Amino acid sequence: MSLYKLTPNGVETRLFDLRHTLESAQPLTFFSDYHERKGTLSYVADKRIIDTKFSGTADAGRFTIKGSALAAKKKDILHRFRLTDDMEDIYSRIITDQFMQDAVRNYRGMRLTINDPWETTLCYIVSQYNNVKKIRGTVLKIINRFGTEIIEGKKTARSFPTSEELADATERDFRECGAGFRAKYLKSAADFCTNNLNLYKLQNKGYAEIKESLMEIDGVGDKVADCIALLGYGKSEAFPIDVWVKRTLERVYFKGKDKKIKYLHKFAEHKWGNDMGYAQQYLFWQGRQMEKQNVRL
DNA sequence: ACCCAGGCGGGCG
DNA sequence: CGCCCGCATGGG
Repeated sequence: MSLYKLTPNGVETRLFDLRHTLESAQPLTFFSDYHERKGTLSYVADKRIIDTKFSGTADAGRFTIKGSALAAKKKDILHRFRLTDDMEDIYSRIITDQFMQDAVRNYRGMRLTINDPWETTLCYIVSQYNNVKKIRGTVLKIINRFGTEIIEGKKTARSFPTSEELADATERDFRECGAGFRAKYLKSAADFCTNNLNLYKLQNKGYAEIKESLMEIDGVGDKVADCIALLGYGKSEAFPIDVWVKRTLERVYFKGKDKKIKYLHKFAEHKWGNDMGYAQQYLFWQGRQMEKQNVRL
């Protein structure tokens, strides 16, 4: 069976769950127009509104797309939700134990997403020492203040402001959006990515080179660079370790003993190889949801 | 009230 | 190098 299928007005999917994918704290920004009940999702890509409805199951579903430029929109959906990935194949490699099996059972069809590199950079600078709800709020405020309005048919939306469009944004502006001490990083990142580092020229580079370039941005360290490599460039060999992933790894595999980030990186690389990015997403979400439900691991 | 959040840069030993 | 600290802010 094929991994996906293009139809005249949409895309048929296999092993894809839209809700888990959108809810699992990935960027973040097109949450604003997702209605789980109706299955509708609209988001902005390339200054166009992609207005869709998703129906069906995680095993066999379909996106139906409204409006014009269908070919480009289908292509965006395929890329953004990584529908060309062979999930059966990936699952066969990341289900290494009971915990991972449970994670995949609970969130079967959850995909990594690929987002605009600058958008991803900004989101994850905001993410440092922060929580998901507030990250989302801050990013949405930045979009509302600095994004350009887009109208397509009856729909209106705001595009994510480019680094150039943020040239006049001040540290104070970012603070007013709730960025706190990260405001100075956002200011300098917008400047740096406009004048010194073209994020879009990194798209065909390898993981190591991308990460090294990203870490030249003030406010982007090891973890944030991994997030951008994974969710902005689709580099599945990135393995961002945040507090949730660290805790979960330590509890599941090391009896709760404290381990260094570097050690955990090597552990993950050895265990999940080039699929470690996917393993990370399932670890992150399963660990976080279980802790929220107060389940002892 | 207190603690924590998809960490980072800087300073110190 | 590795370790430790402060950091804005809002929600539990």
